[in-house]
Amino acid sequence: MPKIVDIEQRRAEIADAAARLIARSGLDAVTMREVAAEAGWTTGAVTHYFADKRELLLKTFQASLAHRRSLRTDRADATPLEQLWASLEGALPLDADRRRHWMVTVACCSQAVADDSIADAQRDAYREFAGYVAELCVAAGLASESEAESRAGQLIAVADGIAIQALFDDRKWPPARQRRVFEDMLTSHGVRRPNVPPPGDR
Amino acid sequence: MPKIVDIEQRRAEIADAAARLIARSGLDAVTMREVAAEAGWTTGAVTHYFADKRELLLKTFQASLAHRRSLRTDRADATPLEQLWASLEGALPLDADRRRHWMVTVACCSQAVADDSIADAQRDAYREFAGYVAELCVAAGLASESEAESRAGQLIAVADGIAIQALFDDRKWPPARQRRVFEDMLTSHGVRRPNVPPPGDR
Amino acid sequence: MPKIVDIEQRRAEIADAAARLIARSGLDAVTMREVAAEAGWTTGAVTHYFADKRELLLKTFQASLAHRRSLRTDRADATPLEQLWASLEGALPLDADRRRHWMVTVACCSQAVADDSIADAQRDAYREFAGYVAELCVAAGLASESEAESRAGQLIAVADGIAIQALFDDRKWPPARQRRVFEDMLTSHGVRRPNVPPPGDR
Amino acid sequence: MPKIVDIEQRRAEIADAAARLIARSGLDAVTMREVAAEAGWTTGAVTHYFADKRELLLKTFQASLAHRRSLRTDRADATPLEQLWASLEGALPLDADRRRHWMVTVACCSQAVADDSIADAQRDAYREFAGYVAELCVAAGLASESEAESRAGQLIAVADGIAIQALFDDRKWPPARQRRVFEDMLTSHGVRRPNVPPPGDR
DNA sequence: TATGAATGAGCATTCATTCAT
DNA sequence: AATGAATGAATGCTCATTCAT
Repeated sequence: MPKIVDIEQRRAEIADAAARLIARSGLDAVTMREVAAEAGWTTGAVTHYFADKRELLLKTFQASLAHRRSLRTDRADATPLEQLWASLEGALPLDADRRRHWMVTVACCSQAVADDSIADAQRDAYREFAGYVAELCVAAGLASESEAESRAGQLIAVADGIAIQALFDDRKWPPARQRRVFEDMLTSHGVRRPNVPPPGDR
Repeated sequence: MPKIVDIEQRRAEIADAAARLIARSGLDAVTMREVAAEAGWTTGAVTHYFADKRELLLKTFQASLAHRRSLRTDRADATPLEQLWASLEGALPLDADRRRHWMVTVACCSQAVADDSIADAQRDAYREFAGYVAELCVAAGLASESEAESRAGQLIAVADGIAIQALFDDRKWPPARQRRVFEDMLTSHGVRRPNVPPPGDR
Repeated sequence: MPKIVDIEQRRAEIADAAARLIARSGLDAVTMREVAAEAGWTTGAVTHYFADKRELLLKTFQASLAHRRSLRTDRADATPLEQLWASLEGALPLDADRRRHWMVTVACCSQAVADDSIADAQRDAYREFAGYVAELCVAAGLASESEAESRAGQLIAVADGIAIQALFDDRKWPPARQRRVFEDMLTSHGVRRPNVPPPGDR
Repeated sequence: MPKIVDIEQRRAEIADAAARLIARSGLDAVTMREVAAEAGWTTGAVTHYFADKRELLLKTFQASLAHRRSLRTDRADATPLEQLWASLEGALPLDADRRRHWMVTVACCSQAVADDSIADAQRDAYREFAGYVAELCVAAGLASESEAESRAGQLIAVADGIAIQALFDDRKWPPARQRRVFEDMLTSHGVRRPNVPPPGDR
């Protein structure tokens, strides 16, 4: 009997190597050879787990989005306000890991125009996040059902707006400034910080 | 007498063709051949005006940034508040032209990690914009000198946050929603819409 | 007790799958993977029974030649003339099976230039057939010993010449026309059809 | 102004290199790199003149067929019988050139199953030849209009049948034997050799 | 100035082959 | 006996770049 391999885990390893490459050297540097080398395999192994580069890129993006989502799901025991705050603040590129996955998101945004499945993944992830934030807004008493979607759009805009600037100019936007501006803006929008420690910078 | 050619204008034409290509088909589709075809020239002509592809991409990005800046400088006779509002709202991807140049900005963001001159251009343009907004905040009486930079960061975050969401999911973010959310958020931040018509959608 | 496998039968099965593939999709389509899939095995099984692809191809060709030969050996009780006629007419691509093995023969002809063992198999099979036909010519009283080889070359040329045209343009050369032209030509060469039914089209 | 190149001639040169390669080393040896090396160019040059390998192969085959046809058209001043004899005898692999182009024909036959345009070219060339031979049969008084097609099929079968055996076993089928058997068979079919020298062996 | 022929490195991908299980 | 994971060389092809004209 042949060696049994956890295919999904192998795919995840390779996709993670691709994500590191995107963040470190840009989308152009993501060649099958480079991904293989980064993952510690040969090109043949990469093509063994992915039919083609397009599939690898899609998986890389999906895994990155899934990773960003997983950062919020582990706070299920918190209050709605705490979850809301943590989700939004956690969307900022506060550490190397978050920054890396923001880079993947942005790189794929410019790829989305040429690949419908990437565009779909991008849009679906955003809608899922918007729906999640909207629900929390209602649960936290910050918005009625009818206002929730609009409210979610605003709060996500705050996080994304800070994130984009931090990606463009990380010197001017260290984590501390990101957090301070985030808190100021949320306060302006009538959301007060709950009494829990912020997510660590890891 | 040799034919006189306006070198800078030729470069601008080619860079504009490249920008259209980025927005329409993604960064990968930007090959020298494709750019030449889009601009109505041959590859030889493109290499005649640009030493290499890197220089073409840099020029494309710089031209795109310059274009975005030019959208605000033609309102020199307006009040500071009017200029502020127009500059920020004008940063939204409200029409095809603005959307195209946002796509270039995002594409180059993911390229910046591999090319320092692009990273520099990106950062410089953002700092210039932030400084411009900060000045207007002071002139409009919205912030003291010391608060201005912080204030600018917040207002730009609003515009960029809306823009990013509109880029990810244009169906959910038609121009009307972008404007409405923009106005709501600026109001929350203590900035009231001046009595002038917004920039046209062109 | 280990499972007992008839190695030769397994090799024959795999070679037959390869022959089907050659006839259906061309020599290029014959990859180890495809052959394995066609035979209902995995690539590992194929390499288990054949040292390498070259050996597989050689076996495929040899099996195809052996199959063509077997079509004539089952008429040992017929008269020499009947055997002669049946052997030559049976060499025509009158049905799917014969057509398939003609395709293998032709494909291997173009491979023979790169592989001596295939060239040898090709030549040996032809010489064996020519010798067989020559013997029957003598036995049927159509030629003296000294004329036999020349006569065999002529009669085989008739069959092969029709076959080649039928392979190139099967629409214009349905089985009925092949048979009619074959009979006309053999008559011109002084060979009259024996009173037995021709081989079925299967 | 750039260097002006005769594109069709360049394509013909490259196709001829491919034909030599097919005849010398088989279809598998025909890689873009090998063709380029054989033609004295680089791979880039080959892809400059052919969109892809399929197009190169098709052109190679078409050029080979055109070459075989050109061998008969230069006898327009001969009698119909002379033309007929020369065309058929000229179809035999009597010299290196004819043998090479027979190899191309056979190689492409096995490729035809995977490529419709090659199958079409093959079939069209054969029908054209058959039509040409049929016309000459009528002109030479060897057949009535209604018998002509059938007669052409027979005479071509003679040539092709000898050719196939000569390709399979060139040792046993030197040019002299090919010619002798050809003449014997044509005589049996009621066609007598005209009083002209046969085509040279070149 | 502008062309497009030509280059050759680099890419994604295919594939025969090996081998631990 | 049979599997399928893994290899890495080779392939078709793309592309930025060079350069003679």
